[in-house]
Amino acid sequence: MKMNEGVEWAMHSCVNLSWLPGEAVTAKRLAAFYDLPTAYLNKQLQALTRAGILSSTSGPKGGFQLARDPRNITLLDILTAIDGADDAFRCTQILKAGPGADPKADYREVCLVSQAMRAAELNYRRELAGQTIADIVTRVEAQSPAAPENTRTWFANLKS
Amino acid sequence: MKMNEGVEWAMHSCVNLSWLPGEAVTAKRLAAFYDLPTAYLNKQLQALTRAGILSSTSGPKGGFQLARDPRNITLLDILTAIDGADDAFRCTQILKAGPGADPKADYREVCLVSQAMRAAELNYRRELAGQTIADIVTRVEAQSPAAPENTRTWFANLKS
DNA sequence: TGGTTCTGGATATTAGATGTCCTGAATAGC
DNA sequence: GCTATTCAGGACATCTAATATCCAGAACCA
Ligand code: SF4
Ligand code: SF4
Repeated sequence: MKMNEGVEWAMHSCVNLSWLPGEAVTAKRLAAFYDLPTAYLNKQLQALTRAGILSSTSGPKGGFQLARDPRNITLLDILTAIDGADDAFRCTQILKAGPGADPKADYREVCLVSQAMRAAELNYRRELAGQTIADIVTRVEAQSPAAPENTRTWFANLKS
Repeated sequence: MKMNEGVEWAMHSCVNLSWLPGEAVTAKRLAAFYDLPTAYLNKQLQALTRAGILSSTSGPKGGFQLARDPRNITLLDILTAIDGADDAFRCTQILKAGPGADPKADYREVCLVSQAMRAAELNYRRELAGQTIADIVTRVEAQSPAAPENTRTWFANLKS
């Protein structure tokens, strides 16, 4: 049960972008911040854009920025944009291969193992849906008040 | 974010074994029930055995059976036995590659993104820890009272 | 003793995650 | 218009982990 690494990159990139409002930041600069492979991070940023979390502009002076208020971007939004909406527990409906199976039944609904696992996972997603980028940012600033300014100057001083 | 398929096999096998108490069931028979690859299912059963969930006996008349009361086997027990105890969200501590990093800090504790993700996952595991095989069995029997007897006769009639 | 079954390591196969590259379209500045 | 920059996205290459098979050894029963 492993999650795409890009989820973590995406969350941190969103936090950083929240400290650079209205400014288009290129994928190269975002990647440089954590020393990530540019082209690959770019793919994750594209996914965030398709999901309406970021907005992008081409050309010189182009780049990515948050498409909406950080209070309106949940951790679940980012997770599903990068990692998809599929459940970790895959009900392969093996009961259909078993004896006494009813081919017409949807065992995802009927089977109680499936129900238990899906309920737990639904809860997990609900919890992530209750956490926004703004919440994270607020807590980061409470913990290290210099973080926003440090990030801004770091991006300002980055050349090339 | 995908979970090992064996988790599902293991859970269903435990349910079936709870209807065959005191009886050693071979991996081949358990696999036949859902038409699963015998050797591979056997590996999952071995893992359950190492985790103390099943007990195994070699030789003719050998096989697997539940090692303890189904009320004392949680879904989390099975998940960790098959899929390991690692979190889905892997904190690769990318902050260490970032500016202003403190190499001595454990960012899994400090970082608030990591905290949020791990808290949600902890909740997920706690929920699974609150569900036992006995709970599932009880609900299955309430839904289809014939299930235990059907399973028993199926295993009894299975030849080879 | 012989046949059955679990144990665990070695190995093969496949799918998916990770990473790179290249072409094309959009855009800003000249 | 021309050029340089950047995103968009498809095509690939690589690497890792899940899935699956096989076999030699140990345990066990009759
Ligand atoms: S979890 Fe339930 S529905 Fe899914 S395959 Fe297993 S028995 Fe069928
Ligand atoms: S989640 Fe937090 S601790 Fe983990 S790598 Fe990202 S910043 Fe570091």
